[in-house]
Amino acid sequence: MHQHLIDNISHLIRMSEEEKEWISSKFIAKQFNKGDYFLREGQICREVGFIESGLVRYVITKENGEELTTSFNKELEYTCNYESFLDHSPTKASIQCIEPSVILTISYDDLQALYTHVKEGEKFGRLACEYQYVLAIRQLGSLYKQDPEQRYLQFLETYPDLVQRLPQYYISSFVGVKPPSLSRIRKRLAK
Amino acid sequence: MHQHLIDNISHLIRMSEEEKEWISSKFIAKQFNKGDYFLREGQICREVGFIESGLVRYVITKENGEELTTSFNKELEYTCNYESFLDHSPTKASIQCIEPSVILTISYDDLQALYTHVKEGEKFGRLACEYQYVLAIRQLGSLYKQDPEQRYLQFLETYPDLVQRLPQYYISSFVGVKPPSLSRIRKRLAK
DNA sequence: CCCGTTCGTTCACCCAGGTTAATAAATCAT
DNA sequence: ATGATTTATTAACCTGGGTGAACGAACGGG
Repeated sequence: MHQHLIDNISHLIRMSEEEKEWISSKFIAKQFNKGDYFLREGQICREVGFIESGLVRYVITKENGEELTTSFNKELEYTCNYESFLDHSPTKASIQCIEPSVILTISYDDLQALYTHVKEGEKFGRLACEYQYVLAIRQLGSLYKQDPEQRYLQFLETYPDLVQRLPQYYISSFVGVKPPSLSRIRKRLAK
Repeated sequence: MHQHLIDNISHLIRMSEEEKEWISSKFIAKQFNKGDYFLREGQICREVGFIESGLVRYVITKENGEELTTSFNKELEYTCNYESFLDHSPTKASIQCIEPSVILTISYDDLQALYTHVKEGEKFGRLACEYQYVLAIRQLGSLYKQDPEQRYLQFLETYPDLVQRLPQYYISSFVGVKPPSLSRIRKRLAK
């Protein structure tokens, strides 16, 4: 039984013991090394991952080949490219492990089965999605109304544990600037 | 019976005639003049709106009081501040009507009732949320990887009908620049 | 039809971040 | 440890958008 996963779902819905077993059986643990891809650009995202341990980044690539890191997911969070997962279109983003990670994965078909087979399955799907949606909206608001310095400060506040686990250039990308600029921001703040 | 609304929901789930009647009865039509607010910053968002006719903008305010328009919703689309709606926190955004609008509204409690009372209610909630989530992710990706000129071009492509219905300074805000800058972009593109 | 207001464009100047490249610091493997 | 590689900082120069203000065009109410 994937206890962390079941605990997580328990926060959203009630499940019988049988349902817990059933759900747990549909998730398969996969090991990833640092640098491995959970999902590669151009592939079709066919599974949702629950990160048992580790850390991943969400990567999009500009036409010039430059990679941008637009979000992070760590242990006890879900990771997926929903845009591709939902309509089976090729992803325009990759998901790469920044640390060795163990990710519990459930396939598209099994997740649909979960929605129907588990009594409150649909509700779980709705609540999980609502949560992801709110996170996306917050990030959007931040990009519109905060300047890079404010976003960097907020990053430090929101993800204090990630600062030590991430190279600076992933953070600068997330914040929306290039490494030299984040250096300048840090220098300004040092005073 | 709110036919446009029911048609819209029919694309997502199956409903009996009784369910259609029941759902329809929970939505109340409200009239708004141009400039009226569907939701004001600081209020708690207690309802989801389905825009029968009209056009609204989603507005966030910077500390200096400057208003930023970050998205639009038009007829046959939903509008809501989910961040506030879901946890009953005060909104950090407003929703303002740009045109005279008729918005069908359902209260938080009635929507929760819809989820349980209608057979595929939860599924409707999940699918509607998934759709909104994907839109938010796309906008995020656009902000990260496109420059203002590309975003403006994409706006023209994605919302050709809105160009005539919106003042330039809402578009410039959505694109992420100030009006003088959008003028420069338009001038560059004119060649 | 006219006047007042709002809206879009343009100009001049400024500045934060981009770019390129060099250097320094930290990390890693052997 | 030590040398190689990766990452972070710094410097000099460039550029596109911000700012404030002026002007002209479009719009709406009376």
